[in-house]
Amino acid sequence: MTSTHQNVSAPPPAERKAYTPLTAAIDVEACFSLLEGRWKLVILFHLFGGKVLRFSDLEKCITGISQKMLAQQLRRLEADGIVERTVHSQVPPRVDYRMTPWGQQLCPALDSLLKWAELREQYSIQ
Amino acid sequence: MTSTHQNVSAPPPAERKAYTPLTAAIDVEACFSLLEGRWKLVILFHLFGGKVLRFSDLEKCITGISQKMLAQQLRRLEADGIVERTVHSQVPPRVDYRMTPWGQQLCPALDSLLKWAELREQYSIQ
DNA sequence: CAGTATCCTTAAAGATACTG
DNA sequence: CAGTATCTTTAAGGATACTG
Repeated sequence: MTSTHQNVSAPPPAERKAYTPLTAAIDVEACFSLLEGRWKLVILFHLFGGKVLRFSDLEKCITGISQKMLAQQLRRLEADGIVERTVHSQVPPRVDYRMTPWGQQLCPALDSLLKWAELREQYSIQ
Repeated sequence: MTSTHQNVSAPPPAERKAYTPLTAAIDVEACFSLLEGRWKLVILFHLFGGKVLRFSDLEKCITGISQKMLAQQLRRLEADGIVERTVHSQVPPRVDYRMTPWGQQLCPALDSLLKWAELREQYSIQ
């Protein structure tokens, strides 16, 4: 045991990348472009927490989405490593979707955006 | 003093809003729409940390931006309460921009997105 | 200096129909 | 069930010129 009170198996030094205004903006924009499709966020919030849903489940719980858009957004989320797609070879076909481990980590990041939005009221009390 | 070990001047209970997948998605999308203009993020990252810049300063430090786009994005950021605009009545005109207190709070939220992006490598080591 | 005003281009999304 | 394929609409952004 070390002499500190810290967790013995503390994570590595957590060296952060260095950013300029430009590179920070570029990297945040990259995140946005991963997430900003018309239906991506609803899809993600339905999958957060380890949920596994079929194409038809998503179709049912997201009102207003078309098959074209659902498929398109899922393809992009999959290509970007945020969502995982599993095809079960059977008839009729069964395909389901879940978050990747990295995708799941999005949750706290989006939550801090929500916290920021909630903060607005406190600053707008005139 | 209370019988707990908590900080005496602890912040209010911090009751969080309750979200469904749909409302969470809507609220995050609202954040995105505040931030997703073509040049907004570069502008913000140049203003973070209390910096105060003139229109022409921003024009100089953001390569490629046109006056039209700079003015447009600034107008929206101002209308959304993220940036503050001050007009000094003098000739030639002098206008400067800074973050609002609420806008400044964006910094940690965007930082957690950057952290998420940095995480990607750790998960993609195959 | 700090902007507007116009015109043009182009991607994203919607509607709809079809299929292994 | 789980998708594609087409066609059309629309809004964001770029280029360029002008102004109090």
